[in-house]
Amino acid sequence: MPFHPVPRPRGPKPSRMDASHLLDAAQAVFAREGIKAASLRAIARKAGCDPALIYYHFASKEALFQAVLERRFPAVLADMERLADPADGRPTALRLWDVLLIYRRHLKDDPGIRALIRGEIVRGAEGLSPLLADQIRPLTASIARVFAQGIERGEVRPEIQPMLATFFLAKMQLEILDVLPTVLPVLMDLPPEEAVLTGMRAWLDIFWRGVALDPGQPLPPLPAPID
Amino acid sequence: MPFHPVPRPRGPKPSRMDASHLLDAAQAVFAREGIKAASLRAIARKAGCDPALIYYHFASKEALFQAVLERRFPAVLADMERLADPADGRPTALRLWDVLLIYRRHLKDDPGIRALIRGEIVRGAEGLSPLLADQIRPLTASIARVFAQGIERGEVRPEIQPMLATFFLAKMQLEILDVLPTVLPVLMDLPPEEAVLTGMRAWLDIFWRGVALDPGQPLPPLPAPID
DNA sequence: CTCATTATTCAACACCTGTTGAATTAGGAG
DNA sequence: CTCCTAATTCAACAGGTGTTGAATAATGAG
Repeated sequence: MPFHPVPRPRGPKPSRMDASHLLDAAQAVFAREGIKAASLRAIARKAGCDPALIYYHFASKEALFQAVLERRFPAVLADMERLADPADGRPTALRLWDVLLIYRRHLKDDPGIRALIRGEIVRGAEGLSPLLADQIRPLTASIARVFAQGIERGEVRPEIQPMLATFFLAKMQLEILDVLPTVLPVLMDLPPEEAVLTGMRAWLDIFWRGVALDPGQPLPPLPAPID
Repeated sequence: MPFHPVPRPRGPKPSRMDASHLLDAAQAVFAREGIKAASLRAIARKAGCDPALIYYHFASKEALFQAVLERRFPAVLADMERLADPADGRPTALRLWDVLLIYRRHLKDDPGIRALIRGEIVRGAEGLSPLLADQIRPLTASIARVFAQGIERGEVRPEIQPMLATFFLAKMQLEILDVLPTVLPVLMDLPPEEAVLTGMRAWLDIFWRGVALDPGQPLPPLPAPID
């Protein structure tokens, strides 16, 4: 005998399923599964609605994903552009530490977006590649400006290429956020919640020495994050 | 009217489809698509046989993938272990350059395996995680030994943690292989085939300074790859 | 020559995917 | 109270997925 699930009532619910609620669910599932593996049915289940409702608010799965991105990126970019202000007279090493902290603050709990920034963009997901590129470009440009200013101020080796240095600094931070919490506790015995910060300090210690004009100078004390 | 494709003859072919031929095809498709997106039908199409044949040689898609890995890893590991031989008296900077070259030689043309080593292991692909971990562990251990030997020889700062340094060095090399060929030609104008080597040199230049006991000393000349 | 084994294909299964059109209902406007 | 519109669900489509059991042909052994 066929199984007849009780039909849920149609029409608007008392608690509106507005777009932002769908975006929350979508973000969570995209984060856990990655863009391709995340299914609309899983997202709908998480949001507590029917898959078809997603098509009422968004044109397609891809549009939904773009909306998730567009909600997330501006905050990161704003922080990064504030940091790149040439009026910021702090030592370059401290400003680079801030770059790491900004990434941490915004991306710590969202592996989905990290995976995207990381490379899921390159292959697959062709359609939204340009959109994402447009969002990432000003972000990396800001960081590169910090390096350029560091060279002008005589703190960074002049032969350093700002764009390449940005690539190294930021890419590694993404890897630190992604991998160290699961790997570092195994390698050294360390509580997982300290792994990321330990890794970040070790990373900047090496990177700054590699990039600084006077590597003998010790790193200034790096403040802990305030969040 | 229904389309009747001409039935291919059954039974063994004159040119045997042995397991290694299937592995070649599988490797190519896994490389291009990633493990989840690669379909058995696509692999079969590439190999020029029916999907069902794969199940004659391998128990499942996952077993097929494991077989691809098992065929590939030993060569990388052998190279890396030879490099970590304590009898190797070359300067540590040169040996680290060799680490990058070994990765390049083996993984340059296989984004699939890179994605795996990189992180596809952590989430997803649960089943083969332990197997893969067993293959990766001795690999990173070898690199860590080079750092430890460098410390003993007074070339590397004693406060460097070999495991963390290994993580930084190797992870970044994977990113360089993955991303720079498409990104660097856009950022700086550079022929794509030079992107990887340019990135590798810039990376070791920064990394070695960050890790060396005497960072004033310039890098020894880094030989070009011989392949 | 005969026969068993091995390598291969076919056709189907059950399930999952993104997407759509029609049916329904709740809430607000008049 | 009535009607319209906005929000929601249902049922289905066409296509893709991993997998399997049976049918078939080539090969090699006796």
